[in-house]
Amino acid sequence: MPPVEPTIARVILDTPLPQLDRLLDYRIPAGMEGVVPGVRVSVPLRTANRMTQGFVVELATQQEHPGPLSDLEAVVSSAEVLRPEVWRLVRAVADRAAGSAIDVLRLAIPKRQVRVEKAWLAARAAGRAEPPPLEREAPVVPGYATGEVDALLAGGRAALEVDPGVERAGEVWVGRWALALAALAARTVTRGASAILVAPDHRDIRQLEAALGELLPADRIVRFDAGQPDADRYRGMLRAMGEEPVVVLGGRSAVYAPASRLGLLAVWNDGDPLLAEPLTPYVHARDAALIRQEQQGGALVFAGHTRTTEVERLAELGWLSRLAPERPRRARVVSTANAAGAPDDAHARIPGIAWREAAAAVATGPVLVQVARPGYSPGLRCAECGTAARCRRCGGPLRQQRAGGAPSCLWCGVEETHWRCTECGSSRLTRVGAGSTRTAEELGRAFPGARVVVADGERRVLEVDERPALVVATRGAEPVAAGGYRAVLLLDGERMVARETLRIAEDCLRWWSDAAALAADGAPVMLVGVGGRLATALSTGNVGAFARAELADRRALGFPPAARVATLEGLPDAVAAARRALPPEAAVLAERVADGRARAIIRFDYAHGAEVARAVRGEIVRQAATRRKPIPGAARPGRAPLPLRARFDDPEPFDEL
DNA sequence: AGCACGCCGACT
DNA sequence: GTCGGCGTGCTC
Repeated sequence: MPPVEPTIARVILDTPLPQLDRLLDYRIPAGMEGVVPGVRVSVPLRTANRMTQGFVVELATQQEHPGPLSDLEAVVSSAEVLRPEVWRLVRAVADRAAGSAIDVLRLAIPKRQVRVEKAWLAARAAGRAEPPPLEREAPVVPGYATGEVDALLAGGRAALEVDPGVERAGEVWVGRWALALAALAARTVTRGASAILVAPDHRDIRQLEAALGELLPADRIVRFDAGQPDADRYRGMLRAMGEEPVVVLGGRSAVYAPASRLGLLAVWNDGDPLLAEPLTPYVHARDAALIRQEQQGGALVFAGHTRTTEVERLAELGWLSRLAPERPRRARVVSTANAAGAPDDAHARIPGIAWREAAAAVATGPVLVQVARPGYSPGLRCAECGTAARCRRCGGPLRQQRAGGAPSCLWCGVEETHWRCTECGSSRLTRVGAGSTRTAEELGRAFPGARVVVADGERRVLEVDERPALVVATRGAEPVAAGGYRAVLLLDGERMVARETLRIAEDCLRWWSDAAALAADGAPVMLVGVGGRLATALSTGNVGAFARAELADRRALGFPPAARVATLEGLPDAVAAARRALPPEAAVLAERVADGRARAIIRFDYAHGAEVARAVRGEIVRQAATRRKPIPGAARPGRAPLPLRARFDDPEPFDEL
């Protein structure tokens, strides 16, 4: 019997409509060539003159749709850009968060770049698309027992602890963590499988790239990252699709990179908020990685100087094992007495012992001073009555960007030259706290002749050399110092801890530990003004104990990640309808209505996640299909929001209540 | 989103 | 009797 030619193509359409988030059957017209899974096609929708693009997901010999089918219009390009493993991942990620697969697919497949694609197709036709065979020894992963490493790479899952400290990788200095992850990835590739390394920001990616450059030829390293120009990003995706194994390196969207033989999927620093996807359906890179590893196999690694409560939860469940260096290094944390009272000049803010350590260290090399906020004075108050100064236009807090400068609004940026207190009418302002600029100025006065470097969101500094300097940096913006910092001073701990968010303790420990990891081996790390379990966690370096205690607290309160949460937002009766559709295991924690939109926070157990997502999704589709008239009389801004939107695992659902 | 289908009021 | 109002529902 001759094989039956598939005559049906099942297509996912590129449209924002939740109702169309499923495969539609199309006939493959006789004579149309190149209809294979993964290619971009254009198809008619409803009326023959309306065209939509989509991707062929699968071929079939029999239609599923009971009615008559339309013909495919055209194959847009012969590049099979939607790989089966990516489709499976995208579908599951969307389902988990009650979202559309196409929204996730946009992260996986960047905007088409015709020239890049043509060049790649030509190279492939000429047999030049693949790198030459790799002839390298599998590198060892420095610091770890090779037996444990190989057990992991054989398909294990691990919460990976890493040593603090920096080392040289070619021309650049990188964290030891980057060497460890790069070696894991290179070991995977030399054994014939691809690796994906996901890191929160370009500074981390740069370190990984430098570390990988020492272990693999450039044609085995592929950047795939939303921060790249569109053409480079598209080229990266095409390169990752090859047969030869490569390391794919990028930010949160790199978890969606094509890789048919995936040997390692590693996520660095999963507590960093940059790994939380800001686009619908808002799925965190950590969750996407968990889904992908479960579907595709290979090793899964979550690595960090600290451990998130999410990873701790998975470790306690036994889903992740714990892997640490054989002889772990620890930062040398010097305990300091609490900071003195009025934080008005550098001397008063820094306890004596920390001052002496820093003074001694700055004679020999760079010293890191971590502060909480950029600018000069991060807070301004009325000098008479103490009321916080706020912007007259938008109510945002005022702060002073530079010494002697006019106050400006943190939110809208408007300068406020004629401020008057709303409470007492005074026009005198007083400064509260010190930002990076003011701290740098004060330290410059205290250490005359010392070189002062400021690194914050505006003044980006990636690295500093070995010469003596005071490097004042806001958290997360710390440059890597050649040879490591001779001392690290964590100055604004008290201010950081004072913020009231669910994850503040975890976040603080991560900010401090990441900075402490930039110290030279044996150099003192001083945490000013903070004691208690956070200080203990930093000085013992026991990341597991802290995460365990933190998770226990969340369990007691029923907060994430002990349970899952989702926020439902939309027209009040749409939200109410969604609430009614929920399974009984989902509890409504809070609900609020403000100017015509309602918002509800629901909580449910992990075991019921799929069921809750299915119920919410059903309601979203129903509402999108039926409900479309805007509220009568209400202003109609250009784009009306969907009547019902859901956000699962919102990182900070309780902040805005 | 668009666009057709469909079931009630004033028109040549 | 019909033209067309836009509420309702579908798109392979």
